[in-house]
Amino acid sequence: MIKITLPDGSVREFEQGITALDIAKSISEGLARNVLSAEVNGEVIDATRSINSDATVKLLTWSDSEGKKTLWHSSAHLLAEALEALYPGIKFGIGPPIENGFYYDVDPGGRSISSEDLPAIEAKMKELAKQKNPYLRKEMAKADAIAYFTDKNDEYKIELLNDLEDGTITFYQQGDFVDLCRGPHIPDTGFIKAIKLMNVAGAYWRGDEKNKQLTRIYGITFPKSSELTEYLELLEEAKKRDHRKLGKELELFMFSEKVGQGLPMWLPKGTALRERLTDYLKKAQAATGYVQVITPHIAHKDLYVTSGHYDKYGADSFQPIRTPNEGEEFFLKPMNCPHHCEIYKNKPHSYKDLPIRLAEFGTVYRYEQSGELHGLTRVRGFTQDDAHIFCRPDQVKDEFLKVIDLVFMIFKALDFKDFTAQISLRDPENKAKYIGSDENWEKAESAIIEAAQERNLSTVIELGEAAFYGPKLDFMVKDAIGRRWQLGTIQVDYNLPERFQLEYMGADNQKHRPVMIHRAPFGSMERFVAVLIEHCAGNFPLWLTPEQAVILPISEKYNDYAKKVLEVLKNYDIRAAIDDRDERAGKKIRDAEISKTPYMLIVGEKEEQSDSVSVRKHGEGDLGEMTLELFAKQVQNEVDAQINAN
RNA sequence: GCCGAAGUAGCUCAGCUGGUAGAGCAGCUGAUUUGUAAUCAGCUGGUCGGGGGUUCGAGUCCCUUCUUCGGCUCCA
Repeated sequence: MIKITLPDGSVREFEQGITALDIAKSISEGLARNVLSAEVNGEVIDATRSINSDATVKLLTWSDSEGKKTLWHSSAHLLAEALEALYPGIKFGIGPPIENGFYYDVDPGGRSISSEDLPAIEAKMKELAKQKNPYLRKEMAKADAIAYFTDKNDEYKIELLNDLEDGTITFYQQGDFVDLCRGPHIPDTGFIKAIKLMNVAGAYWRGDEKNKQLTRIYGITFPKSSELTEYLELLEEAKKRDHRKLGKELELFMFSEKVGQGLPMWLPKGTALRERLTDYLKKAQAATGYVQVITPHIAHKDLYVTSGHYDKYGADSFQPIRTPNEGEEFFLKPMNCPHHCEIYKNKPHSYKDLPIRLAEFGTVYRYEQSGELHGLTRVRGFTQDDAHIFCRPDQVKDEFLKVIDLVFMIFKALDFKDFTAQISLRDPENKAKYIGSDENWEKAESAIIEAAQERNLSTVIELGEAAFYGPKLDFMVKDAIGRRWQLGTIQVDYNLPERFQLEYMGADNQKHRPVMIHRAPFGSMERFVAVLIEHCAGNFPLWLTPEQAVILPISEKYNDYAKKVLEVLKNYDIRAAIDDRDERAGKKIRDAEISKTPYMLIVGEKEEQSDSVSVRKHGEGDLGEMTLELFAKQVQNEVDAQINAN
């Protein structure tokens, strides 16, 4: 008999060789039907593998992320089985579980697999799933494994095998399909109840663009068909919120082939929104010791030779602009920091001056690969809400605290309630690849961690993710439908102060090198607005929305009163417009609802007589009649509450 | 940049196997003077992304180029 410790701390005795599935059965049949895999002494294994000694066992189901992974990984095998049945001789790369589902990279030989083929493959998978074929684990010597795939002519699997250490290789078989695999897998294919193949795409073998491009088939599966329905609904919702679609519908921004790809143009409404964000941040920054600067859009090549960016990115940049007579080279600026370093150098600094915080809404241009461009989130010209803080090493923590506070304030005003920070530190195994002294790194890394702790920021620490020039903290927000986005960033930089020979005079009358901190709470205005649009589905917070109210006169007769209402609202700093088209109220209301205007003010005879408006709120409906003054005050209160949401 | 898909009116889309373009909305004009998600009628609007080719004839077939979309690779 062996002792099995369960997560609740209870210990039960079982026969040696028991499986996790048996343990589940001993608890309840229902549980047994839901067990996908098991964590035994910290290792995730098949629920059908025997356990031969005392162990701590956690049964993994759909509610565990490891359980999901098991189902999806097994689903990838099921996909492969279906493909092999439909496309004999097809070769397989890898087929892992991913964040939402799984994929399999395949080489269909001379054939091609397109999205039109997916329904047939899906049907085959469903057919195979119904057979409830068990996933059987087999062990094989490496040489035999290579022989097996040589026989099958699958060079990809052979390559994978060659990279494995000698010894025993594990295989899994379900139905007629055998795959090289570490596992674990679900007990049988019958656990896969709902299947959806999403799309096909090209993917390089082993992620290397020099390698052959394979066909990647994405899919997702669920243990309950209702979950698939929910998932597809979420995708629909995401589609509705797509900032590219809403940006067009709400007339926020546009692209033009003539202007160039990846170069957004902000329409009047989008500009109004963006400027409001900019003003908000400028005010907040002015209050926390930043000074604004403005630098040109191009700079001499020498600036980037000094900064080191020329060597690193010169070839991948927009090509230089040359002066006609001298032939000097100028680059469109890809970042603002080198300019700001020059501003810092404009005069000598005392330790007493520090920190110096130079802020600029700087528009930068980067040559992104054409296939990379995506709406406002990935563009070739964008404006960073940039600032560079030049400070002493002992001031890093305090500066981080201040930036974190600033970011908190912004997130609250924009209704981002769920956010975390990722702190990227250097790889302790490979300190040589980073610039800057050990002492400074340690100081900065602990300063960042302490600052995050002091502000109760939930953080994930990633070792080895730091840039070569310094550690950083990135903010990740979760939007209204649960997607994660990376927005603001705070980065320590030891490189540029060195390269630009930045200095300050210390209390010891010696020259010292300042630390530079790059920070951008929004990241870029473009990306931020894109995320904001998707977060609020185009229903912007009242303080930010381009038009807060629209006045809808019932008929032409009340246009004059509508104008009076507009004047009063203006005096209250409320952004409004009149819809004086020759249309019925129903039509005007419909259009205002579609344009997501927060308040509709219907004015007719009774309103005119009592200096009032009938208020309808977007998405909610009729709020009834109220005096104009009362409405204006309510709007003001709502705006104040949003901006000062603390 | 690479693989795959797509590009028809301002927007959303139809146009079977080639026979010289169509709807709804928007816009304009007129009628209507309207009370909480579409008043009616008429009209305008497209060198079918660009260029080349095949053909008696191309939105439709072929080549090329640009852009967009889904991925891959990349992201100072």
